[in-house]
Amino acid sequence: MTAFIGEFNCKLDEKGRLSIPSKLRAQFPEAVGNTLVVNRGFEKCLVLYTKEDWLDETAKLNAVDDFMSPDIRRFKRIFTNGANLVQIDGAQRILVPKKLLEYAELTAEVILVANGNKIELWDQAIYESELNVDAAEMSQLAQLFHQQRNQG
Amino acid sequence: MTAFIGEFNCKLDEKGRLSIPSKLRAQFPEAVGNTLVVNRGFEKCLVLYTKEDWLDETAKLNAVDDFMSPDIRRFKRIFTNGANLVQIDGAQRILVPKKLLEYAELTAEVILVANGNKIELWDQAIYESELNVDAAEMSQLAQLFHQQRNQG
DNA sequence: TGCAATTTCCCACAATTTCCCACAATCTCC
DNA sequence: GGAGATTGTGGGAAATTGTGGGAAATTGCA
Repeated sequence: MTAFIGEFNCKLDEKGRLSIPSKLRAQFPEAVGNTLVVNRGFEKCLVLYTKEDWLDETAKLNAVDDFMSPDIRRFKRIFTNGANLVQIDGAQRILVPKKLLEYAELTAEVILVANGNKIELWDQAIYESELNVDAAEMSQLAQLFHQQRNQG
Repeated sequence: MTAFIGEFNCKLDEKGRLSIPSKLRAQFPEAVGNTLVVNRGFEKCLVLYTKEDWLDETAKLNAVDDFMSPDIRRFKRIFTNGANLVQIDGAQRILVPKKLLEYAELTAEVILVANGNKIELWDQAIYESELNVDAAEMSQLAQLFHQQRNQG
């Protein structure tokens, strides 16, 4: 599994092309080649994976049997159906499908946030509000995290 | 885990380069190589880790599954959001990303404070006001610390 | 089949980053 | 205290990166 690190400001041009910062590009293992996968995130953002990591993710999902329940089938469908293959072009850019741009409300200023094997794409303004927490809320979140970690 | 000790005065040049004092550099284990991670601190400062220590920190976070809840995802994001890789150059300097410089209001005079596996970077003026405590306040803080440690 | 619109590929310029070198200041050892 | 070595600081130049736009190719529609 790849482990990406970094937060980057990027620009989306009018053609919907997003250039990958060289600092991030350098973190891709050679084997990745030029093919990535973009998908909708749970929040109003997009998620970028290497093709290999994406296949791992879907393999984990598919380990859960479809027979189990309609909800399982529905979740798997919804989670998977936004995924798109994208190619990195000669100028280190990817062309993000319009549908996904609209979903995450990406316009010009985009933030790439790498964490583990995922790279999230956020509209700058939305990202800032997501991260803007006051102390009270923060300690509540910490408590929640603490609980959920311990109950597994 | 690395254990750094010391407080150092450093200068930031106009290009955003911060030179690491040799006394501190000498404390890095050989294996660290030239790659470090900088991130925003909770207070108005930055935090520097070895890459290894940073990956340990995030591994703890990522032990909790993203599917669990939006709050979990948010909490993890808030923790890891500003992380960036930095390289130590031939003159023992790191280039701190502009975004982070602005966040911590670092200008010219910077204080490095090593503590455990973290090295905090503070603007000198801000650091001094942070440390400016009288005896009464200090003993009150100690009391608070004692209470909170014991209740977990 | 032809036209229009979109997509893909390619090139070029501007801005930033990285690398390198040199000098000044400090420290250490004799 | 002095000389040499090491460390800190600054800046210039080359290489790289990011950004934009144009032209060719492909697709879709009439």
